[in-house]
Amino acid sequence: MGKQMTEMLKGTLEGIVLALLALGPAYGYEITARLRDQGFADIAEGTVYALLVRIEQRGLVDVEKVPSEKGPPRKVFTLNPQGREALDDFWSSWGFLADRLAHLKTEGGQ
Amino acid sequence: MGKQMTEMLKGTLEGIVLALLALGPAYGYEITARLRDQGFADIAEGTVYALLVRIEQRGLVDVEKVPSEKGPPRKVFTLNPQGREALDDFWSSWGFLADRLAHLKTEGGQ
DNA sequence: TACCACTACATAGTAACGCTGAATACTGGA
DNA sequence: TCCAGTATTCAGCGTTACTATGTAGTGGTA
Repeated sequence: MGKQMTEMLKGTLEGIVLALLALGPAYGYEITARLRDQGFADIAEGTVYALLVRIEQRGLVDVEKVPSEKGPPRKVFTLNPQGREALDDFWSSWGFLADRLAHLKTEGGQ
Repeated sequence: MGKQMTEMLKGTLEGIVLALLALGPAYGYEITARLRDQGFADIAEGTVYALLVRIEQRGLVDVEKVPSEKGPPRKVFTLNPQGREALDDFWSSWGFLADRLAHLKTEGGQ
């Protein structure tokens, strides 16, 4: 992924993961896979795990350890009410930014 | 501005400034003022000047010192061809991200 | 047994960026 | 003389994503 996208993901990636979790509980490995499906091909696993640690520490998700048949136990993350609130805040900020940029794009020719 | 917006601006603010410069040459103080008009009320002046230094060092803008009647000389920045290319790249990355998020937003209920 | 692929999580160190807070410099008006 | 407005610069900080690596568990296969 380009350096540009790397910088643009800062702050946004957390919102993306929260949005994915809003669709249903998931564990880290699964989330990285879903991100790849979503087109974020080159997001490093380490990045996702670090992000999950952060949102867990901020109390945005509930965590449950679930045994797996295919490897080490999974840490399943579920968005809780606080997480939903954080997601709402994210969409609000994103909406503002997207709106401003849409303006700028038409205003500024191409 | 919230911490959330601060993080989200990373990488994006540069694109915003490039887009503003695409509308015509401008100097730092003027750009911060335009940003405020655009709704980015709390962007620190220091942030804008640091950003301008960066894009100058990367050769995205041409710089000219112009005397001012109201204070120290202005550094007027003009987007050059390389800058326009960077702006195109930005819009491309932004387009991808905005598209993905629009998907996620509808997909994910609210 | 030994090895490998896949699954699954974790972490230390680094780079980049925006913010805070302050300093500097020039003009004009109270 | 002091202050407000204009205009730029910089050191130090916190946050985030990336790189690179390590650790574990399971199943298949030679």
